[in-house]
Amino acid sequence: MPELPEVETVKRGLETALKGKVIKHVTLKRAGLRFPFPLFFVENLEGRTLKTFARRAKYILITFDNDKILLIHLGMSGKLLVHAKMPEILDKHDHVIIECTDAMVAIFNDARRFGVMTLLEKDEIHPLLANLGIEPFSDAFTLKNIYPLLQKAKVSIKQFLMNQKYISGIGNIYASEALFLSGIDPKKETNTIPRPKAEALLKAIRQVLEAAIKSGGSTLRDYVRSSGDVGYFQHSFTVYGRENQSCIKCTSPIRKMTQQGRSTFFCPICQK
DNA sequence: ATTGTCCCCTGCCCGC
DNA sequence: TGCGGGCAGGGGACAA
Repeated sequence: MPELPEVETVKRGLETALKGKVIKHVTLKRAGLRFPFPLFFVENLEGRTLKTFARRAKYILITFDNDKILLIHLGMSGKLLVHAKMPEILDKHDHVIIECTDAMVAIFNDARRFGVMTLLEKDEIHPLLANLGIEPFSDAFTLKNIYPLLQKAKVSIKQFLMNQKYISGIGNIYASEALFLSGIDPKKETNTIPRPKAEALLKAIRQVLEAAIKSGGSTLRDYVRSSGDVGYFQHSFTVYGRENQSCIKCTSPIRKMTQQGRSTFFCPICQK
């Protein structure tokens, strides 16, 4: 699923629904997701008040009244749905059930189990968070900071955008979209991108991510918001999933290629 | 220290 | 209809 806009949307939904609630009971339906759940995971969650909700890259961090932090990653197919009360029937991929004292229930569902749920201590630098790059909506997201990274990295710009250690939160969809918006060939080596193009790229990244958040993210198959509603930014895609359809700028056919095992969509005329 | 390949897992869609 | 292959919003673990 989920790139920055989807994770941000889920985070906001959880915050609205669960902030200040108290966890009454946690049920694990299996021993782990991508990693095993930590020791005493359930014991550490039960009785806690959910205080603050944050997002870093594609991770959601929920801090409790004892300062421990629940770290969540949705992987490819993870969903976190909030229900007013416990559903009658559970799905076979409902792995973690978090019941609050007011009967509200949050359920983590993840068919592919690439997701992560673990607990951090206050101020702990977890390995998963240790090497994350610049947040697209932070003050550090400037040409001054990012241009040197482009000059140093010896990879294609698509690969650069996908690598979370440079800029965090962009995945396969929004990488293609931002490169189209800024007119950059996804294969272009980062150190050959002129400053004005790099500047246009940064602007395009913020623009597309912001627009996607406003649309509640993009739903291709698995992704839903915590309310169960789908996102609708997929209707605004300019290139992603539009192979052989006509470019919105020049009408020539959009192409699809594979880079590092992932699909890239682009317009060979508009992106140089 | 980087960079490429493989792998984790399930579901869905396509072609035969 | 059934089955095999390929592909899917991610990213860690290796090998070179």
